[in-house]
Amino acid sequence: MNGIHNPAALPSPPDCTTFTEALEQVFAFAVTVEHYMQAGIAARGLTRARATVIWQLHRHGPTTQQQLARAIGVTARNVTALVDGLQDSGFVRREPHPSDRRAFLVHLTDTGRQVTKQLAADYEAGSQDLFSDIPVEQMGPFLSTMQTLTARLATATGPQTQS
Amino acid sequence: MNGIHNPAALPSPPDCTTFTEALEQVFAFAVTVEHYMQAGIAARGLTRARATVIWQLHRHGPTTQQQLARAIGVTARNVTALVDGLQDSGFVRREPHPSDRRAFLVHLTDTGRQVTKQLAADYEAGSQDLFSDIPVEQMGPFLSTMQTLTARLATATGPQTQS
DNA sequence: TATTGTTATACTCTATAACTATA
DNA sequence: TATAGTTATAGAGTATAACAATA
Repeated sequence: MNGIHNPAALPSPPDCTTFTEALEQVFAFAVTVEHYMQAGIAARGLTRARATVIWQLHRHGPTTQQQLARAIGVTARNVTALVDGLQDSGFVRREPHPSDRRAFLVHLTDTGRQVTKQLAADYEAGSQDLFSDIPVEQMGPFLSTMQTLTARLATATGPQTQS
Repeated sequence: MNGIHNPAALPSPPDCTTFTEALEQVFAFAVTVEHYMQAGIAARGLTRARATVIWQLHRHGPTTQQQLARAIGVTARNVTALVDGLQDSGFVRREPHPSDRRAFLVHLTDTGRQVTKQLAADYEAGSQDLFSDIPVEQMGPFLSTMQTLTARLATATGPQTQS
């Protein structure tokens, strides 16, 4: 088993009234979503940190390790380790930077690209199962509120590294 | 810095239409919420895993390590380590089980109880800031939809350990 | 024989600090 | 002098497996 973050270990959702109860429900939701993300990632032979790297490469193309570190929000040292791991698994390769001989460009391999596509397909299928029978009149306001809360929480937590 | 789980490293939220985009927004929300949880926990000198242990003890009272392991969803070996850490920090203590000489009961110390209360107070204050100016007509449906999604995701991910 | 908790070992993710090669 | 990436070291969380003491 991987991950202590057990929704059942969080307060259970009564018939919500107070702000605190609402926040507890939000926490339980977040933990459950994380489990879901994690399960998909693990099913494709990735860890969360490595999946973040691969996803970043998928979105932005070949990237130096420094750029990866800044985008992902970890130290350069950790990027070395993550790229090492992904290289051993055959998902990425380092190539010399064309103009800066100190740096590498990290590329997705064909295998890496495949895994990215599979993950995306997994989640697309999952999103169908999740949302397809929820009425649009319900989804719109839900997503809108969620975005508001996302923005507020991000502000409250403090600025995150930008991609 | 602690945590690669950077919302900015996830796809940005356009004006939602597709299910996939909705799921991406849900992911971004979950990651942001996790950051928020984590920040509060770290501010009180705890890690996430240890906070889960403390919260469990707070809710259910003195507990054997086996019970903790099952409730939290980690192996007994890890509970040993977590309780060791919490004991070193003075948040919990082991006491002999009254009727089973193999087992310990893990208790919150006064310090542990204090930290639990502080965390709860932190999040209660946070929930005010988050929700207080969101109209009830909006909150009700939001929480309701969120609960539906939580249940579905939990089912899709597979059963979790029960507390 | 089964359960509780431990020691032993290993892997991943995280961090700082010091170092090399290059800019 | 500053930057890109590495090695060195350390701590936390996770896992399996083997073992002691007790049920």
